[in-house]
Amino acid sequence: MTAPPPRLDATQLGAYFALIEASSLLKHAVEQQLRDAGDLSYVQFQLLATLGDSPTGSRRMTDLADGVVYSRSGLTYQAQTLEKRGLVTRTPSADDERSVTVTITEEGRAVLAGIFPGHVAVLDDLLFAPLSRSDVEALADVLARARDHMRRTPPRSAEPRRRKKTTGTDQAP
Amino acid sequence: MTAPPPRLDATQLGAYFALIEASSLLKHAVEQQLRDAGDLSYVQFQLLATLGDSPTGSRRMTDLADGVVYSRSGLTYQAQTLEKRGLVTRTPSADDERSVTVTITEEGRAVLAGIFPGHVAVLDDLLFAPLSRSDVEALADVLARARDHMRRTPPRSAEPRRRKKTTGTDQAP
DNA sequence: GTGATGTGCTTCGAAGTCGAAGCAACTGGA
DNA sequence: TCCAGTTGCTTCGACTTCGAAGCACATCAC
Repeated sequence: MTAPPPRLDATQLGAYFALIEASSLLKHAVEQQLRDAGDLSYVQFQLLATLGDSPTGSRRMTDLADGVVYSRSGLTYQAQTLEKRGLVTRTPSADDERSVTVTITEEGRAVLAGIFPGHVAVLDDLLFAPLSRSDVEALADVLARARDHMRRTPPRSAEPRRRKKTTGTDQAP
Repeated sequence: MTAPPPRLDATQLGAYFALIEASSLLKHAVEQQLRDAGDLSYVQFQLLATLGDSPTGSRRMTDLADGVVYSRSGLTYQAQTLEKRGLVTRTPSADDERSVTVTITEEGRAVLAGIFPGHVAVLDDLLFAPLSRSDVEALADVLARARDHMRRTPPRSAEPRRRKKTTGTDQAP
């Protein structure tokens, strides 16, 4: 009953904590700015930005949810909110009746454009100010690899729709 | 006033998105493990871990909230929850009657110990697997600097109630 | 076709989260 | 001492978030 072997050394632990803390701090700061500048929550901004980034300005609900790492039901809620405000439209897909296509409106783009400068300013002040060019490059490189790995390794949504049971943590008779 | 020049290049944008995405994905995965292993939310785990890390096993509410980047009211709620489960105790401070000292209990430490191995395993699999030793070192270094900078730079909410008149831009030490 | 199963989205209920307001204790200057 | 301003925490109300359950369409094997 001695301590189990923790396979993390001090550097790893430091990286982990720094990652969580830095992203939390940054997110809070950005959230504040978004609230002030365009009365958007962070998720809403992410959604608009994702849509704005798309060539067509639209995405399917599910893809949007995956993109911003968000629950489907939560996305339904936010999409409704954004639709009420006229920043996106939701239309049934042509090829698949079940599917809903979300599209950013002109007004949505306008809000996005209005927010963006301040958004960038916050990032500059808080995230990039103390970092050199090569710091940023290293950060982008390492985190992109980590992200891609995590995307590839379905941690939680291995089975989005819980199958009855396939593995035997507890085995049925 | 035409569009102000966005001062972010592609690399910076990539670093920003990768940071948000990676931390989101990681947090979700960890959340899942915490739920399964010890029925704790991420915040609750952070709180216990912070307390467990303290030499005395205790902290003031406010310091705790600052440590995990959390609202005070939210902390009150979580502290009550943890107290009900017997994982922490809350006692008025000796020197300041307003202040509440939160202390981790033996049971709290036990829960923490039970969770830790699985927690580490998730980190290994998802975050560290695709990264080299020097990657992790770079990550820890860069993010630690960013975090420290953000901690030092009160974003925009520096004064929730404080009415300081220090002209938002004074940097002169 | 037809039924079984999978997929896309929404609804529902419960829990978590935040900011503002409020209470009580501390502080410093007159 | 007194009192106004500050600080530490909690309460309150409104909103957000999630997972599970549910509905409707799609797809596949036969």
